[in-house]
Amino acid sequence: MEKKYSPSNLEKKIYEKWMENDCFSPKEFKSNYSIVLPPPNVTGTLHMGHAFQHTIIDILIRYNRMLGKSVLWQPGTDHAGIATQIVVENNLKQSGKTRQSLNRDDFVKEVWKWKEKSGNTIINQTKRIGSSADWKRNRFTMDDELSDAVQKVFISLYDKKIIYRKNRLVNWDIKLQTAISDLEVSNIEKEGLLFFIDYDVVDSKEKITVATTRPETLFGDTAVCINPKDERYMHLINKYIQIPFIKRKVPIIQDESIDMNFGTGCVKVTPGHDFNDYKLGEKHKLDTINILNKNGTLNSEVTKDLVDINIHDARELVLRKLEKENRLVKKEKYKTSIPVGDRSGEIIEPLLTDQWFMKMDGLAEPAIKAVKDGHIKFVPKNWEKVYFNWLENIEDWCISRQIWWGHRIPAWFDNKGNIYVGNDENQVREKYKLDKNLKLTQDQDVLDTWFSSALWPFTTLGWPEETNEFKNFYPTNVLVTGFDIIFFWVARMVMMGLKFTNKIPFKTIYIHGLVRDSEGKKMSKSLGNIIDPIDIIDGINLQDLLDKRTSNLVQPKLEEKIIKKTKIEFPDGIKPYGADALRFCFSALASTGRDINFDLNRIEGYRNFCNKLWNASRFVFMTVDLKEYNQKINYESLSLYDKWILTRLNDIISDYKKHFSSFRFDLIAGSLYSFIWYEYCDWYLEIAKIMIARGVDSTKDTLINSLQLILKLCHPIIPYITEEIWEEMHKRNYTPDELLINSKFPLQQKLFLDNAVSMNVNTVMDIINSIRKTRSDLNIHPKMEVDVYFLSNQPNYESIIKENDFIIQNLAKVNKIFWNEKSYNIKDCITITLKDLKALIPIKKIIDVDQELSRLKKNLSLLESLLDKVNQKINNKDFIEKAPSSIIKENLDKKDNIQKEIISINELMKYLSD
RNA sequence: AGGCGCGUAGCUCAGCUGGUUAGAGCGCCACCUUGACAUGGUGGAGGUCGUUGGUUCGAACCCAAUCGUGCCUACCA
Repeated sequence: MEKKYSPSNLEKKIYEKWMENDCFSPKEFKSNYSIVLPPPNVTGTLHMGHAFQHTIIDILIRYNRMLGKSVLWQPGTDHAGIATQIVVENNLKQSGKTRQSLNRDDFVKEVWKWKEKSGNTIINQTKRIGSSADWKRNRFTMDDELSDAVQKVFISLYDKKIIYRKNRLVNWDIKLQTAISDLEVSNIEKEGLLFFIDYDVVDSKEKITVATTRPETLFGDTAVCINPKDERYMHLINKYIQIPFIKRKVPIIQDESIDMNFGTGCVKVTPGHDFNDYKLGEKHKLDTINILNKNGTLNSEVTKDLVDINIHDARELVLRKLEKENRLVKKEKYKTSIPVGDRSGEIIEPLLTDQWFMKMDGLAEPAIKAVKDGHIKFVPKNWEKVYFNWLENIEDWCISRQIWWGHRIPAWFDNKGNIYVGNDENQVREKYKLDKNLKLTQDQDVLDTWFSSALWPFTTLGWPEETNEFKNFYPTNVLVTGFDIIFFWVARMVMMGLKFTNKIPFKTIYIHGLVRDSEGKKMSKSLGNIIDPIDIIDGINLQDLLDKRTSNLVQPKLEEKIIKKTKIEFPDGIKPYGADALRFCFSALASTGRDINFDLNRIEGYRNFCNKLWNASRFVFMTVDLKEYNQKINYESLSLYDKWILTRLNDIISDYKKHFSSFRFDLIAGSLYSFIWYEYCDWYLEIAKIMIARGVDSTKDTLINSLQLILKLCHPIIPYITEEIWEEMHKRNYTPDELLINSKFPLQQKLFLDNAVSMNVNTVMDIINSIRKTRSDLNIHPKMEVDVYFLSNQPNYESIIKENDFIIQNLAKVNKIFWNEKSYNIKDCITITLKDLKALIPIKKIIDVDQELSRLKKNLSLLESLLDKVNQKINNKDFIEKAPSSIIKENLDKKDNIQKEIISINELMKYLSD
């Protein structure tokens, strides 16, 4: 083994070794375990969230592989329709081209080129993190097989009338010129104005005032609505009003949904440009008038002076016109929320268009049931509430998009607008028995990207073919994903899975938190706080980091701020920490359902941990000679400390399994960290040095044996370093297993169940600790040895101390140990009490009696306050009556021990004061 | 408006089913370049667990209220 732990060299080498040995592909089908990767978008590179998610998945995968299961991690990427199209369009812009300047075919070719590049980057990044995915089975949502499956699903749902085409109000993104689903719209709260506008009542001199935030849509009004109970307007029932400027006559209607207390209690109804009004229009059979072109300008339904004006500019113009006619009664400040497209960032307009929809209620019901009946479990459980809430109020899904990149909708139209759905034109003609001369054109639209994602768990496994993988690995075991896509993806996968495979797509949904920056802010390009996981693995200098964070900024004015902040947070750039440290850090931070504030300081601690493990292994290999490992350990003949470390390892294995079943990777990481550092390294290895020096050869066996167990336990979290150390293990013939990744996870052994072992070891440790503390309190130089006089009438102390005197001497720097000998001068001694054991340390200079007294006094008062607490409990009648006996006993023991120690101290203080 | 979280050491977070002298990492202080490791060792300082009330023999943990904070969904003429 190399003397220095340097992750960058060994990680690349080890990954290649796994690939060469084909370690990631399942070799058979028995006790199958599978996870499908949530396919990253081919929009560029992976971020910390991906790295976190991939780490969690890989931990699960590696653990289950080591349990001896046939394991498949199915990887792949998503074409991410709109998102990818935007990226490629932006790239074209750099060379002065636009999507429209190419034709559709050429543009799609450009996107495929980009997909190759981005897809490869993503795969390579995923590999660097250590992901043991089956790369031979890598899939892309637009692969031929997956596209065929998408078509099959579309056609089948169309034939069942679950998919339908309709002219309906949808969210229209003016910038992207496409419909989007309601999930892709965010509402942003903004300070706005509420306008009060007078409309003329027909055949009357009366006016009626409506309140609106969108005066510019008045050209699309097809009614004015009041509450039927509103007495102010009773006399206007069955009358009409006239829309300003265009003088169209529209009815005054009544509906209970109108809030009499808001505004004037009188609402303009614009079914063509407002979702609520659309519903109201359907209910009252109103006309729907569209006043908007698809590019966001007004059409010929408005007054001539406003035609072709952008709708946002039109508001001011309409208000001015209204003012001129004295119709603008007043303006009020009003907080309103504005719909904004997630991808474009532009204001979304409700627009009447022809779109494809999927009818959702029938699909949602079984998806709700699958979770209610416990076939699918959410971890943590509370996310199921979010899931239910959405599914129970689900609306039909607009699945068509007016973009070029994606799965083209398999529908053809004739010139009368009839719809024919099928695999291709020929098949359609056959299916619908169409005349040869009937001209057909295929729908230009593509499907929403989430349509194909919804099929991902089974299409990647070969569905609709009955492949071995589909038969054996579906349903998958766990879906690991973020809460932000429960609606977009998780719920839809459940619905489609149940519909097409009659099975749930996964048994458990593990929802993880979002990775944020160290201040809890979301990592985003525009905030300039993104950290590339690869930069944590390989390191990056400050200049490169600054360049990365400030290139291609949407708002270049933020550059200065980003540079300043980055310089403060990373004055020297980022050091290379290696993938293992990053993974350990993620694991330690993966407490359920909580967002992660990623702090580089923390990762440093875990890199140090890797270094610790590295050096501990080096020590073990340096200590044990090549042929000294006896694989058949005779447990009974082991020393106390060998027994102890194996007992502790057994405990750790049992915790480990428990925590795995509840997905508490943080607890696993924590328990490994503290065990390896504070028990294995700080105590066991130090003791092993002493044992071996005394010729206890069986300790060598335990050194190797315990290190092997440790490596196995650590491997799922830190696969690289453990595999590298294992290489040495195998080289030395200490194990028949060539690769750790394929080795079997340790079983709990039923050894040493008597707790005498750990009790004795704990006593020795307590003794050593208190001597060390006292030495430190008195500033005794670490190298200076002292004598210790132990005094006690407890025979078990005698045997423990006498049997382990060499350990105490060595680890507490003690010269001579005396048992119940009184050849000391109390005035020269510093005293330690431990239950009913006293330890006296004579020090060379005469001690300062007052100082020693005050030291003891301090100790005493601490003990007395503890005793008070315990006494309060024990003297409480209710406590004795109601508390469980084990707790009572615990407290009684505690009282006993404290009292013994107090007595010892009092005795000493008495001696000293005399 | 409704829902879900969060508030514990200077910072980032654990604390599992109510019983601990409330823990970890980083940072801080003192001593130590001891043969695995200074990316280290030994010892230490640092907390009225947001606030108030309640339940309980016993509350960081359960309940209620409240303050602060974050997110999600819906509505908004």
